[in-house]
Amino acid sequence: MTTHLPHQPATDGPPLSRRERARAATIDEIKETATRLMSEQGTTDLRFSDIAREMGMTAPALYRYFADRDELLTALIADTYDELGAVVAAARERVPTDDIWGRFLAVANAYRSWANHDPVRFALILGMPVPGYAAPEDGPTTEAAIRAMSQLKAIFFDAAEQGALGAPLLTEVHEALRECTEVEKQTHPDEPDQSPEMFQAMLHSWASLHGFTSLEAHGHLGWMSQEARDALFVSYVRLTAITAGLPVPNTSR
Amino acid sequence: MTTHLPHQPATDGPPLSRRERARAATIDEIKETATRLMSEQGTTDLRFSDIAREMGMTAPALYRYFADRDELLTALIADTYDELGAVVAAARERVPTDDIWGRFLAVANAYRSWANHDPVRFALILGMPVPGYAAPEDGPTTEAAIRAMSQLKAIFFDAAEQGALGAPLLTEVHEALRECTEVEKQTHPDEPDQSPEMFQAMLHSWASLHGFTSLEAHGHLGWMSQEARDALFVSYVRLTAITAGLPVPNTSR
DNA sequence: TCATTGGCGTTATGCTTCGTAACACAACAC
DNA sequence: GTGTTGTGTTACGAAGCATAACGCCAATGA
Repeated sequence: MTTHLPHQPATDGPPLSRRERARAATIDEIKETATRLMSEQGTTDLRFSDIAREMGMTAPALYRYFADRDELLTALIADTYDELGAVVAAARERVPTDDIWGRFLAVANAYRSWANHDPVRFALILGMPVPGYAAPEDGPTTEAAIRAMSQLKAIFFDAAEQGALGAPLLTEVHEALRECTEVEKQTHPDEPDQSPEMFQAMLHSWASLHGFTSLEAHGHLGWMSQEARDALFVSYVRLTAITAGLPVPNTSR
Repeated sequence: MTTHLPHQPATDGPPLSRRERARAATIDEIKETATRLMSEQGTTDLRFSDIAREMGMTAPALYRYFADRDELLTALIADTYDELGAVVAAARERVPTDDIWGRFLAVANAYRSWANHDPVRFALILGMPVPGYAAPEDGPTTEAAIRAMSQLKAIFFDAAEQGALGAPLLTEVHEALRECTEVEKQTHPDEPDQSPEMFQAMLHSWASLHGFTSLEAHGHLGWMSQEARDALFVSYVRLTAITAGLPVPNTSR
């Protein structure tokens, strides 16, 4: 172990004893090692023995910290959602509030490049559940997913606040979608109201963005040149924004 | 074994001996069993022992037919691409040639429902490669993928032939994308020419369609009601078609 | 100071899988 | 009949998951 125990606990709450800090540090190290191995080996198929070996331990020791592989995966999935959310949020906040298109493009770029940089973890959270893994209902992963996706919502709220949100190119809004916004309003009473049109436009944006990103990250656009993919993505995001009613400048950035 | 050997070989070529027919039948049975197990168990993590047990054999016998797990997976992936392609093609051809929007919607619906019906196999071909699996370069899977995706191309050709293909909502086409169409022209000399605009619009459509489908099939839209998802999908496909320059009737179907 | 307790890590073990090797049997060729 | 090829079996070694049983160390209390 080259790292030291943290002198101050990172989170609030009751002060942690030395033992508890050591335990927390070990848990972090396990998760970091698992994440690194996953990215390096290009597979979500974690092996306890590999993690342990990498940490200079033996496999059974890990069971002191995670009951089984699923519990470790659940923790990793929640962390990964948080990381994606943080990366996207940072990209969004790096652009001035009044530059809606700039913020949308920044979020799109961040989503895309994060996925390309770490396709395995992208698949871990937004692809098919890992072989044999079943996510706990309403568990920490669900909450983390909601936090991450709210970054996209935030842009629409930004735009709406500034009156810059045009009508999306929708022909009609179905009753069932109106009901969804009602549910949203109840589960997130702190957020501003979202019109059904905006709700629909936001989901459209996410699905659209996710489609390109997912295909590219998993190598299904590998037959195109990098330049072609880049150009296609920018035009794709522009069209998505236009469709959603977000303000898009005429000149390409 | 309750099935009989096929009296006539399904494919053309030199007549097969009884032994060769038996071998082909066994290979088919292995692939069918593997596919079924994959769908039933909800995981791409195939076990030779399970397949063999299901077939009333022992695991080592399977190595007479497939060198290892990767070789079986490669075969399954190719077959799955073919099946998706066939399903989508059948849906497309069930709609009159002159009903471009109808054909587009049919293709979209077929893609979506196939993915929802068999999310594991959808992930197998269009999600992250299976843990530890590396697809052979330019192998049978690549060809099968191209065949499947050409169904979307066909709609644009249909529309172009009938002069029904409007200009997509593109602001500009990058040079790198023009080069892509040149490559396409050379690799598929039998197909009609495709303009860069059409090429870009087609990829846009695929990415868009894939995004919604992928999110839904992997359960990330599970918090919405079925009706809401259905309604969202239809409006989503409409917008995608409009964006791509395909003719869309005003009245919802 | 010293014994006790609880947490952490080890080795040992059982079960399952993959993939290979060695062997048995049936179909076919001559 | 005899040899060859194809196909299946059992036997085996290596590796992983997960549990059990045991040793070590630090924190605690008299």
